[in-house]
Amino acid sequence: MTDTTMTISQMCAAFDVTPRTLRFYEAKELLSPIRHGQRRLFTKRDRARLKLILRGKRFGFTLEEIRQLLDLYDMGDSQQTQLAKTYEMAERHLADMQSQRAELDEAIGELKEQMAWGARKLASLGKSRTAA
Amino acid sequence: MTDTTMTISQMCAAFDVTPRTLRFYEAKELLSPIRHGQRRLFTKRDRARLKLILRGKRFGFTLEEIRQLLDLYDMGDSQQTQLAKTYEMAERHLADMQSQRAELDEAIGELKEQMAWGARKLASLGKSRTAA
DNA sequence: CGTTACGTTTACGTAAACGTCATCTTGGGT
DNA sequence: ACCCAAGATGACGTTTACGTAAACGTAACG
Repeated sequence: MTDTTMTISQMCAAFDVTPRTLRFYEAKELLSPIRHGQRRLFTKRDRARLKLILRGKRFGFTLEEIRQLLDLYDMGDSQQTQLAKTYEMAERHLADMQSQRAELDEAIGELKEQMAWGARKLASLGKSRTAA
Repeated sequence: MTDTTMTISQMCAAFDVTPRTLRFYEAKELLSPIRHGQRRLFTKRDRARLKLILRGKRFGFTLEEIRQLLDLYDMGDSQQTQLAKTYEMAERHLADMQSQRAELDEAIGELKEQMAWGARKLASLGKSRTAA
C-alpha cells in the first residue's frame, strides 16, 4: 500500500465486499481507481465513495441513483445548471430519507410491541412446561 | 366490496401496487385472499399484511424474510419452538432496523451539510450572474 | 345477445446486482 | 530463471421482484 492507496484485496477486507463488486462499481463509473500497470489502486476518494455507495444501498437507492448523488459529494467544479439539478435531486432524496426515518420509528415501535407479546407468550408456555 | 373485503383493483388503488404484484405475493404465500368463485377477495388481514410487506420492502428486507416476519404478527397458535425461533429472528431484524436508524440519522446529517455547501455555491453563482 | 370491463391463469421477458467459471498476466519472493 | 498467488478480463449464469403479452372466463349493461 504505497502512499495512501489500497489494493483490491485490501479494499475487500476493509469493506467486506468481493473483488467482483468493486470491478462492477468501476464499470458503472461509481469508482475510478487509478492503474499501476494493469492493477487497480484505490485512493482515499474511492474509499469515501464506496462508503457512500454501501450506505445508499442500505437505504434502498439504486446504484444509478447513488451515482448521481455522488456527484454532489465531490463537485467543486460543475456548472450552475448541473449543480442546481443535483441539488434538487438531493432534496428529494433527503425528503425520502426523512420519511423513511419516520416509518422506521413506527416500524420499530410496532415490532417491539409484537415482541413483547411474543415474550409474554413464551413466558406462559415456559411456565406450563416448568409446571409439567 | 361486500362486507369488509376488497377486490383486486380496489387494493391496487388503495396501496398503489399492480394486480401482478398482489398475485405474486399470493403465489409467494404472503397474502391469502379468499375466493368468490374465481375472483380474489382481500380481507382486513390481507390489508394489514400488505402494509407490513410494503414497509418491510422499504427497509430492504426480501420478500422471503418478510414472509417469516409476518408469522410473528399473526401467531395466536404455533408451537413454542417455532415461536422462539420467530422471536429470535425478530430480534435480529429489530437490531438491524435500529442500526439502520442510526446510519440514517448520520446520512441525513451529512447530506444536509453537503446541501448547505451546494446552496452557498448556488448563491455565489447567482450573485455573479446577477452582477453580470 | 353481443360487448365491454374486470378478472384469471400460464408463460416468457426483464432489470438490477452481482456470482462464477475459465482463461490470461504479472510482480515478487527463493 | 522460475513459480505462484494476486489480479485482470471476458462471458455466461443466477436471484429477486415483478412486467408484459396471450388466451380465456363471466357478469352486468344497453
